[in-house]
Amino acid sequence: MAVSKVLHGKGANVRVGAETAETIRRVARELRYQPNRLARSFREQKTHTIGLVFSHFGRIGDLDGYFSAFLNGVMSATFQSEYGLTICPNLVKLSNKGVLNDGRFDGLLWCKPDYTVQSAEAIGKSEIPVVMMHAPAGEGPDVPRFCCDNDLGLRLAVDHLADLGHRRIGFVIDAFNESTAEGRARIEGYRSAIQARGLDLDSGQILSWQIDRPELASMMRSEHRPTALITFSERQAVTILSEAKNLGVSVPDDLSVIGFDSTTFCDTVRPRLTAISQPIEQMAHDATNVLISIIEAEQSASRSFIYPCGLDIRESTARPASRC
Amino acid sequence: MAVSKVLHGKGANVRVGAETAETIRRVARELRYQPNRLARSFREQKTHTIGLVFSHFGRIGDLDGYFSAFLNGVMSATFQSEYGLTICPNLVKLSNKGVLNDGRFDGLLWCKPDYTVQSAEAIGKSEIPVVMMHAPAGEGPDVPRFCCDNDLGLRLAVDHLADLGHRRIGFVIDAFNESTAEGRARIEGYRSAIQARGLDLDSGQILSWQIDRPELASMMRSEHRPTALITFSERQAVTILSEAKNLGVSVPDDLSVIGFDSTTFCDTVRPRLTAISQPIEQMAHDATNVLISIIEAEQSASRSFIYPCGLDIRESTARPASRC
DNA sequence: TTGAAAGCGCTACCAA
DNA sequence: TTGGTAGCGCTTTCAA
Repeated sequence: MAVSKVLHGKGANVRVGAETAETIRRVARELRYQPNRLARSFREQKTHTIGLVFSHFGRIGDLDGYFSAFLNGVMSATFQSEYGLTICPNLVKLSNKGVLNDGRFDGLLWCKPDYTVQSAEAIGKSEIPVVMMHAPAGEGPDVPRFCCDNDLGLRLAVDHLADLGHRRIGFVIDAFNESTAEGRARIEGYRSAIQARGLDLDSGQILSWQIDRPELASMMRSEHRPTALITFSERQAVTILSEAKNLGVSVPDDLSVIGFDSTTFCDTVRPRLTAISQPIEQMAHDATNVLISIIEAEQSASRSFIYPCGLDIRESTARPASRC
Repeated sequence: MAVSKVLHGKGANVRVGAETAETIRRVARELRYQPNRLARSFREQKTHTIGLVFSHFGRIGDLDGYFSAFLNGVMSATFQSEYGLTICPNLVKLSNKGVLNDGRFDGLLWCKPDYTVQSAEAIGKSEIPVVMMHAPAGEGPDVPRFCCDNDLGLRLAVDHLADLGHRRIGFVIDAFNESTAEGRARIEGYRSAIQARGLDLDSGQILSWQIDRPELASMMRSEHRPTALITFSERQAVTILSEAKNLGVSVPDDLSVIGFDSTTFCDTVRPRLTAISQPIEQMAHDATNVLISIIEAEQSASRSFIYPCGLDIRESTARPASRC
């Protein structure tokens, strides 16, 4: 029966007579024989499956189109290469214990924006290849990383607002993202863009904002309130939009708003949301392909892939009201 | 070393001394021992992973929010139960050969709307549990099936249009979906709704429509052209909207349009799209939970789960122009 | 060209 | 309470 496998799988130096081969094929068909991929994976220590480590577990996002675009990119790559894609919660737990590989995956696409000291170490010394998304160059594990050009994105946004005449531009980020690498990169990008335009950094304060408890009211009452806000995410921008409506603050007349990630969702809100764009699908596609090529080459690689941002101007930005 | 496993996994009737146990734990920590889940799965013939069989492989959809909602539902269930979710292309190939189980999955969520004779047979006699989405009661394999109430959805749409004064209402479906079970169910629902309102079925003809080659122009030129169209999907509705714009046909003044699936995307198009809704996320969540409970109970079950449709009236429907 | 055996890491079972 | 052994289905290697 060893011969059977040779025939069905790939035989190395094993040769089989034509007649025997035919018999084997026939019997296999009659028995509706189906090779067990789990056993094969076990034996070969190769599962042809990529693990997706994501933080939005149980919820990939209602409001924004981020995850759709992301998955489109990943899947177009995995399916071409005939790799399976597994979305799995346990890996996060594992990584917090300092271990990543549990045998199920040939490689990992790490999309969790926050990583602890333990998980960073686990990623760095992982036996299976890991590629990180949303990881700016610099700090963090020494693996291939994909990120948009946050500096460029923030500069485009600040320039757009400054060109419109805004002087006091705030940046909004929630407490969670403030602690992520990309969060810090965006804050830094915001700071340098503001300074490059000779704007006052103090008046455009950075708000640490709990999504469920927006402080727009108190901010709008303050003397030197910002006339424009740039947010870390689409979702925050939308929270601001609806909160502004509650408070009777008119967007964009009283307040301009720019979001981050420019998906179709930006067209569903009123006013339509001006937003910084990044090529999410392309990034996900490329990252997956890089991961797969590392797996197949069985060699490591480490590089930062930076993608340009754009600015999609819609309806939520305008000249500041004259009284401001 | 057999004892080691007993400690780390779950021991049945095996007892271990406290001292030995402590030693084992310590050594395991020192060696950074990580149980191999692949081996465990192989041994136990249980992977704690669900396979997702989907047709939109390589592309989960740009325009519609269907897949996002669907995955939200599936993932909220899998993550609660600590199941992995694998999106895998090979299963479709397998099913066409009449086999489904290749050892990797404990159960299958079948979301492919079209199934061949072979795959239907494979689903029916599968050794692992299968739950089907978008499968109306009636024909097809004898497994639990989840579907919206297409009759109700079409009735709501037809009633809405008839109430507005429309007499000639067409139903649009593409060649592919026409051959799916749900496609036929919607056509049937459309037919009975039209007849229930005493409308002429012949004038409201069913268009078999290639998405890439819309025939709206010739349809609009015909004598008894429909004043309203109901489409099988969101996507088709949007194609019609843009085609109508090209032709100078005004929606909703010259033509009312109703889509199927009412996601946020309906708000992004102009005019905003009136659409039949179904609780996609809830259905996906429930279907996944049913699948998991069958897996864990290790018993089969077969039932049809029907979910009500709604109608979200937006801007693409209005009274027919008086000249019609 | 064919057959036989070993072993991937794990768990279950039976003996001591 | 412990240790030993068998075997999940597959591939690889070596012997006939």
